[in-house]
Amino acid sequence: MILFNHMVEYQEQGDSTFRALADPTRRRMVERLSQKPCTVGELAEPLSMSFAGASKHVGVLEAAGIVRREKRGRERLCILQPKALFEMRDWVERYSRFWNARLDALDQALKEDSDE
Amino acid sequence: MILFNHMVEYQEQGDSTFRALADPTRRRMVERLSQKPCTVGELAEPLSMSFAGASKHVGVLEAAGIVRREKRGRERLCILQPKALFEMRDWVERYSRFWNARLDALDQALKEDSDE
DNA sequence: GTTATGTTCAACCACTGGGTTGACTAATTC
DNA sequence: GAATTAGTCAACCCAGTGGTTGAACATAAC
Repeated sequence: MILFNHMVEYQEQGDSTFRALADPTRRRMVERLSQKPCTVGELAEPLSMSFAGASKHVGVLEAAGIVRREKRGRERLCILQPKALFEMRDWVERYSRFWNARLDALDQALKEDSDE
Repeated sequence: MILFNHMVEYQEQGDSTFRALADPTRRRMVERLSQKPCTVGELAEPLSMSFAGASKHVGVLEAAGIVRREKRGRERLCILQPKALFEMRDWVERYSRFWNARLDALDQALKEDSDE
């Protein structure tokens, strides 16, 4: 079943993205980074968090392909990389669209079912 | 700063949704449910998981508003509720769109910066 | 070269969360 | 009514993770 294989593949691919964005701290970082690229320190400060902690979070975002780290002197500039996010949006879009069609059909089916 | 408040609110609201979909098992359930509504047992079986385990997962999806549980005789029918997913898609869409515009401007700025 | 700054690494702690099992409830079947 | 089936609840176990601190490293500043 081609369709199913494709779904699974898609899911595996997006796994790190979903997990990365599951943490509210990391989502806040993403929001911050959507304004402009920041150094690790700049990301840590408003969260009142240690450099090491922030660095770990950035590592997770980086592994998910959401953020790219660029050496800049002795500091690291974190830059958003929207590709992974687009993929995630597509995943969600795919299913929500699918459901919409299904749900209409389902409501219909349930009604007919309860009529018998 | 109205915009920021709005973002945060949006994030808090979507928190349960993001966390719910962070788990691959629950994403597989969502995929399954996108085909047709299933009982808890039907969800548990293909994952070779206990009823209790599956029930917990459904509980998480239900708390996030992704799934609705409907009593049907002695079994519970789980039905997809796409609203939360749409909201999540919108969240991602908002940021990825925002970034796209930003990234263009940034590339430009960085180039000009390195020219100086 | 020495000192200060930005970041990472390693070890560690506390907590969450996915999973199980076993007891319990509710509906179904005989 | 007794036995079976679907599901939930509570307690528990283990792995993963968010966070810390302290040491190490690289770059910048003096």
